Amino acid sequence: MKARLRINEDEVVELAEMFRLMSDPTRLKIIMACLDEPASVGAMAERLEISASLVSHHLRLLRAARLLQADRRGRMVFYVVGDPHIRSMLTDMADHVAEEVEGEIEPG
Amino acid sequence: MKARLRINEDEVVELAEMFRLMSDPTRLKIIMACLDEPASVGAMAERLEISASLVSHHLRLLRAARLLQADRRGRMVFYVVGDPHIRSMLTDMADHVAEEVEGEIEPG
DNA sequence: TGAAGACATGAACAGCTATGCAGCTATTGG
DNA sequence: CCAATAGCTGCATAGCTGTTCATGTCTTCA
Repeated sequence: MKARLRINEDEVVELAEMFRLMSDPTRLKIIMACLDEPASVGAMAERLEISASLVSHHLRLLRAARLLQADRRGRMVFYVVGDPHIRSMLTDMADHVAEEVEGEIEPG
Repeated sequence: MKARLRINEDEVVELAEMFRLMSDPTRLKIIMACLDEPASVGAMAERLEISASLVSHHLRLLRAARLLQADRRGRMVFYVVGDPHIRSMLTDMADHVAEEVEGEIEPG
């Protein structure tokens, strides 16, 4: 099967919107932090070294787009990537970018 | 092996930049038009009903990021998605968005 | 050579967006 | 009730970006 990748206008816009949410480094870091296991707002803020306010601002968008799912536990709210498809795509792309270096390998 | 999807700062930025290029509907349409087979600038402009100038502007970014490869034939220039990984990812995501309609979740 | 076709590019502009600051709500525990 | 903790949100703003218009470059053909 070859060319069944024709998608209509609305679908392109929807897909673009998805990519847009992943197109900001800060936001992408937040998403990646919720890949493996749920992460709280405070934990992300601390780990990424940004304000909790900024994390919340981004989470608002990600929540609205159903890209992350919120789960309140006590006074903390945990976020996780809900869609398995998105999750595997991100894992895949992360690997892709990590392997793509091919020439400059930095120790770390 | 489980959580090896830790990618560093630079890689996140690079990945975000990739997504950024796919985050504009017009630009995404251009990319999708180059998925199966090379497409000329004029052909894309006509098919997408936008000016050739605008197509060129977008192609400039996509070319610079090595997301599309240019191939001049006569006075026409054909563009195609070079990276197989990106191509399959896009095909996959397009399918995902197209199928997503049937299984919609309702916020409870 | 000159003209026309196919792209590329530079400048300018309107609209968008990521971020910081301040104040807000919600939950837990006295 | 009050205080503390964790997170959310409105507003302002500096910086970015997609688009148009005009012009420039490269290629083919007469």
